[in-house]
Amino acid sequence: MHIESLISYFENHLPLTEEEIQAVRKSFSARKVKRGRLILQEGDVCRLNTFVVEGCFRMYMLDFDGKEHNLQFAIENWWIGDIASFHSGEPSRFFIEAMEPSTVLQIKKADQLRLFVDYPKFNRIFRVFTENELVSYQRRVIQNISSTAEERYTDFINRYPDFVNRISNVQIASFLGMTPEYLSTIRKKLPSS
Amino acid sequence: MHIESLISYFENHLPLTEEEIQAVRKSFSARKVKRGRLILQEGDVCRLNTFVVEGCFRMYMLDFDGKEHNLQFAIENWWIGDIASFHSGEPSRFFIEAMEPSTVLQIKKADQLRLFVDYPKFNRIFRVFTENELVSYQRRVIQNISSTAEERYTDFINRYPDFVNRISNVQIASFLGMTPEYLSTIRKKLPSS
DNA sequence: CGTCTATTTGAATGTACTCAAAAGCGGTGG
DNA sequence: CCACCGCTTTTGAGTACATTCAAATAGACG
Repeated sequence: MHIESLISYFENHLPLTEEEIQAVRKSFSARKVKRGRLILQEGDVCRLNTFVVEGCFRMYMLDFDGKEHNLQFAIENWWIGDIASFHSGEPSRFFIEAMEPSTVLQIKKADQLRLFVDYPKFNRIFRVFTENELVSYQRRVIQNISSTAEERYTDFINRYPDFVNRISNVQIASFLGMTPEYLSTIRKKLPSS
Repeated sequence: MHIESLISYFENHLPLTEEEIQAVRKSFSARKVKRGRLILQEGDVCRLNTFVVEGCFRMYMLDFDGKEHNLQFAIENWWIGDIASFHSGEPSRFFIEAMEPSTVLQIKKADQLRLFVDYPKFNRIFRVFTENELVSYQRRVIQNISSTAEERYTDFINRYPDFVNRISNVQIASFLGMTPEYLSTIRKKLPSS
């Protein structure tokens, strides 16, 4: 079952008791998502925290000109969701779209809070996740303010080689904050074409 | 005493018991920092989490060309530290400098972990802090990939009006990922000069 | 008043974007 | 098997945004 991949994911961080495992089983529910479908839309409240069992997602926003900007990708064993909306209960500014046929496990805010209260270990596990995610956003800000488009792209393909063969260059360019046309000229220049 | 400002800061988020307040008193120590002094240097492990009671700090990194890039500012009631280094124990890539004569409260990693174990409430409080910080970095990434320099600056002065009169434009430009010269031309154009 | 630093100005340059069009690349159906 | 469709990637010319470097100006402080 899909839930097993989440349990082993948790146990890579901290071993769980049988009771905690049962609590995880009860708290998450599995769901399939077709390619192209949205699991979150701008204006909706993000009521679910999502763990990707299989497939690939992107979280993006629209700017005033209607252009999309990818804030995050998520593949197997990644979490995705609008944390701001999830915790505040306010409408999200983001869309989350499946870029491949996908399977996810989702938990409601109330169930996640219950998990934290009943089993403090999860409080700690999720705190560490959030810290790690924070660090990766910090690195991205640093990159954006200190690197050229070419440096950002070469760093991306080194850091996320798994993404490169699954995600179109249009989406990668949007993630890196450049136009697809310019990404194309960068790729032409690079040796490892 | 300075610790009172930290206690009331915590209590703005969640009320504390007398026991928890005592634990906070024992866990943090106060320290004055002169203007221009570093409380963290590249290569050192960040062993302390820092709460700013009074004053102003910046956290920055040096790039290959020796240029500084500000990742974060912190004034009264903000936290500052290199989370990656603090949790991993690996050397930091950052410098943290006092831009004003400052007073801080600092806690060692071991004491913070003890606080989390002994009083789970802090686990939750710090998880929420980290989530909020994550959200603000997300917003910054979105801005960097979708906005012009002018938009980033006008958003900055609206979002952080307190910073504008305390922090030089050189430092603000570095935070926003543009040159001070270009920031100057932006400022000239803007109405509210 | 002189010194030190921060800010502004301007010219030349470079990085990245826009827009339009062409080329490549599966997949589908005739 | 080929032709056509939709989509992604590439190419190119012109332009805009932002940087570099050098120098002038303005402010703060002793």
